[in-house]
Amino acid sequence: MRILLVEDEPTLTTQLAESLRTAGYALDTADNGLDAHFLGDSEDYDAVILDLGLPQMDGITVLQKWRAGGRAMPVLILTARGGWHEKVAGIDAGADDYLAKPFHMEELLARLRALIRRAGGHASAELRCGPLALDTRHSRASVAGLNLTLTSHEYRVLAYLMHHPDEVVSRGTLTEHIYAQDFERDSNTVEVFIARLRKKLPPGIIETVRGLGYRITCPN
Amino acid sequence: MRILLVEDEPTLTTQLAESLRTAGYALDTADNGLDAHFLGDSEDYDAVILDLGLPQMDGITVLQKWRAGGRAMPVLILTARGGWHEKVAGIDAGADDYLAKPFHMEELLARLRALIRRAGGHASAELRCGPLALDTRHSRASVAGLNLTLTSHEYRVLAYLMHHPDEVVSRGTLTEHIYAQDFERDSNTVEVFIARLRKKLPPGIIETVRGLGYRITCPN
DNA sequence: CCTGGTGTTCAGCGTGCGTTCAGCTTGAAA
DNA sequence: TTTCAAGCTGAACGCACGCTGAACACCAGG
Repeated sequence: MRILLVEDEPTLTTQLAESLRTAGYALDTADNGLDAHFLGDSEDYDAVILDLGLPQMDGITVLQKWRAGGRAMPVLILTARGGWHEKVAGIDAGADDYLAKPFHMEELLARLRALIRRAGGHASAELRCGPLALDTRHSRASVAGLNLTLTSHEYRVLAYLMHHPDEVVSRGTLTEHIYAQDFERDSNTVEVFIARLRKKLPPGIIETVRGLGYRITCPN
Repeated sequence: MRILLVEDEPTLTTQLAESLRTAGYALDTADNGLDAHFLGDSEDYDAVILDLGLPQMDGITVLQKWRAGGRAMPVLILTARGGWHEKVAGIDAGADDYLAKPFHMEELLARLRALIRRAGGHASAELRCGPLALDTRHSRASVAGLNLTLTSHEYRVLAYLMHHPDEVVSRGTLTEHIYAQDFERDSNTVEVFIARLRKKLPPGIIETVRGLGYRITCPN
């Protein structure tokens, strides 16, 4: 899952970035409104964390521009404590959730997970696909109840696929959502992860659609 | 489905071409107004993507000439952002849809699908024909609810037939719409695809009209 | 310093898919 | 019925795509 963090205060940014990266997200950052607007408009994020007080362009404005341009990714707004009108403005501008500063990292992570889940139309924190289950809360996958031991990137690939069931996901899309901005092409790492995943999963769960990508199909 | 892309900016052209081809379209390209006019006038496209700022002949003019000559294929115009008068001019000239640059590939693909669908008089993204259903969004076919596994070209043949139900489609027309410009005659590939499709479909869906071509008949 | 675990690269292999072809079947016309 | 053209289909082939085992690089912890 790839996330954009928009925050201008450096110390908070580094803290958040640290936590988000160790939580397994591919993270891009922006510290001003213009960069934020550009990134959110041109890249494909699974969620955005947006502070409101930004140099060069206000957070609300950035969000409005995204929405006006048809960008629909979930956006979580960071507001000052008791910033009552900010919340209202944020909701009007198309925010999906907000969190008052200061906050606990745990809560931010939980809300993020929920946002990403709901964006895919999933209600529960646990995604299922036949015998395969994905516990997004603890970043664990299990087959028929028993836990798998996946490496960080194996989990990311599987998670993205399970968030988009019955959908062909191209290798390009996968790399985009697994790595941050500086991802490289001309590499078959995704194929390797798929191969390693297939060894740990029941056969036939991840199917290859030749020339297009991979698909996980759920018998629901 | 065969598409004509008219765009003079090389980098954008290659990007678009790449995406359109992997999306399964047979693609021809033109980078100036004259070629565009000639191709659109002499070949049979299921849709055209038309940029307006072109060398040698303006996009609007090209479109007007096509329409004046009775060509009715759906045309999607690419306009500059906020090009308000361009939109109006485009509509007057007979455009079916327009998209402001910069745009997201996903949106272009969605609009294209919609155009092709509507050109055949179909309202929904899912075409049905008895027990047979075609999900144009995910490029998938199913019989009585369960998915078929079709190869890329098998799907293209079936898709074209289902977009033209109760209509006899000649082998020539099929090859034209399945392959790009450089298609070859003296080949029975279409027959082979038809044969392979018939093995995967309920019997009797694709009927042969001797000397003319194939027809898919729907009990609607 | 070493060691175990993870991500990346690469080369060789297997195979799916498009194409071709040859032989067979079907249908129409005389 | 015979004859011929049109269409069907099983088999084979070659290429390119994807798979995979193994080596290498990198980092963290001991």
